[in-house]
Amino acid sequence: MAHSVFKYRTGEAYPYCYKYPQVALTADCVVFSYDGKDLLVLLIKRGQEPFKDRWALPGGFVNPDETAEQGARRELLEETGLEASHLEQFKVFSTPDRDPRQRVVTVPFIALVNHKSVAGGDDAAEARWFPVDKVPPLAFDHDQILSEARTALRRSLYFSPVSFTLLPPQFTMPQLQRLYEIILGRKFDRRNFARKMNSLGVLDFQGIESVGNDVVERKDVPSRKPSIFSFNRVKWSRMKDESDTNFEF
Amino acid sequence: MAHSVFKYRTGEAYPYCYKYPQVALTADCVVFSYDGKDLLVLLIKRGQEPFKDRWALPGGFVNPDETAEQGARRELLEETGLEASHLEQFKVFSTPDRDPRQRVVTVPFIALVNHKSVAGGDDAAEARWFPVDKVPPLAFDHDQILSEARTALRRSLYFSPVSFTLLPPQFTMPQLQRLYEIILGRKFDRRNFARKMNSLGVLDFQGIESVGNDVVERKDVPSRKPSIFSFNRVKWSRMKDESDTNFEF
DNA sequence: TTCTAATTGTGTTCTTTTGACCCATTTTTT
DNA sequence: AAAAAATGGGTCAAAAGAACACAATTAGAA
Repeated sequence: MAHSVFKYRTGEAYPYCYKYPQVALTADCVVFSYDGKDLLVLLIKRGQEPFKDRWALPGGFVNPDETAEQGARRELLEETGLEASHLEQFKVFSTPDRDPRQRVVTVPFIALVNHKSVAGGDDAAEARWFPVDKVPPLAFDHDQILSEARTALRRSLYFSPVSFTLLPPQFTMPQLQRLYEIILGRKFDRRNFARKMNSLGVLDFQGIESVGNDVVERKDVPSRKPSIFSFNRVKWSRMKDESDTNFEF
Repeated sequence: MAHSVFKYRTGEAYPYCYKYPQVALTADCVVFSYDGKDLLVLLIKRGQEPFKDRWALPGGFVNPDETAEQGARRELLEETGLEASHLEQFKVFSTPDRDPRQRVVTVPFIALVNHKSVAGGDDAAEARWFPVDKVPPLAFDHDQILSEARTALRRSLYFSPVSFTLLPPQFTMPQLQRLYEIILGRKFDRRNFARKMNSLGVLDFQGIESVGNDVVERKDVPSRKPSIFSFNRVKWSRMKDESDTNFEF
């Protein structure tokens, strides 16, 4: 066993004593966003050992009076200043020696946020967005956590269009399609994709001129201007409810 | 805070001391089986306070050298003698005061087993199968855990026919259909269901006479004998793999 | 201005899947 | 032998999915 349990030790150094062996509980966030081109994940550079100077998922210890989700929200805010509009638990990582210092069980969350730049917060020296396919080797078992988060994100997208929480208020069909393709890892026919999305009834047509949209930016390419859409939250949440009651096989 | 943290206490009574507050980690099992008629869940009667004599999910503390999954397997075996052929984590329950004694974070697993009768194990006074729709009020937050387990089971069934692990080696189409209907909470047309199941290509026709099947038993009703099927594990696992790579939207 | 390349929007056709339903077959009871 | 209960096989139309053709718009080059 790599982690340390100190028996019969007391005083200021080890003040929390229990009858049975315990574990430390952390909450990590796999924060995704989308800049209209790449699916991005937020990483922070560790300032301390172990894994000093390695990139890692933002997160930290859960306080005694917090649920894991509350801890995840708090840590995310402290370390990056971000508030997640969608937070979803997907699995627990409990391999005994995943942290070399002591036994740490972590509850990772998928957090979806609208894209904006972030500065490092109090705890972290540096925070940066990475395209999900260009992520450097991470600290601890965070590579595996990220990998499983992507699978879980896929499954979520199957049941409800969580994709919208990754998009700005206004977006184009090609952008929406690229997002689906990145998350699901496959290509769709342009026309069939648009037809299906429109038939879902959650898109509102907004015209063809973007109005203060961070993502929709005309590149200097000669091509037709795309239509701008927004999504209808009312119909969207109705869809989410139905996906929990009307199951196929 | 309901749970107790004893500072600066030492000796035999509280020998596990840490620098930061910790939590106790348990693994619970939501064990499902199917008798050909009802979806069943395994419960044990608690022999100790709190919630003495109340029914609860089998489970217990995770040892320092175990992952949560290993702990779940061990506890299940100790308490009920069962070995799960399918074990799947779905969520963590970490509300600070969910256990009145101290902070306990639990990792519940969905366990699917072939149906057989169980006797109580070492720890538990009594173990019994309950139809999922006739479960009494449970100890702790186990009602909520069971409820979320059923939702997670639905979603699993969407991605791969986990249902087969609940069935005996040989089964009939009506039995399979009933199982789907119970898990998914909706009815299917008899003929359409059979057509789709056959088209999946994971069923092998075995004839119309059952051979040593616990589940297939002719009731005393006047009706045609149903066909017997088994499932093709090779094609089934291939399907599972595909469901992770070939996503729709 | 005109032409070209890039990209988006709309429509068509064919195939597959789904949903709803009829009727024949088998088996036990009367 | 007839009736009742449950299964099996099949049809038909509607919906959904896959593949593909072509017109429209825009920026830059000729």
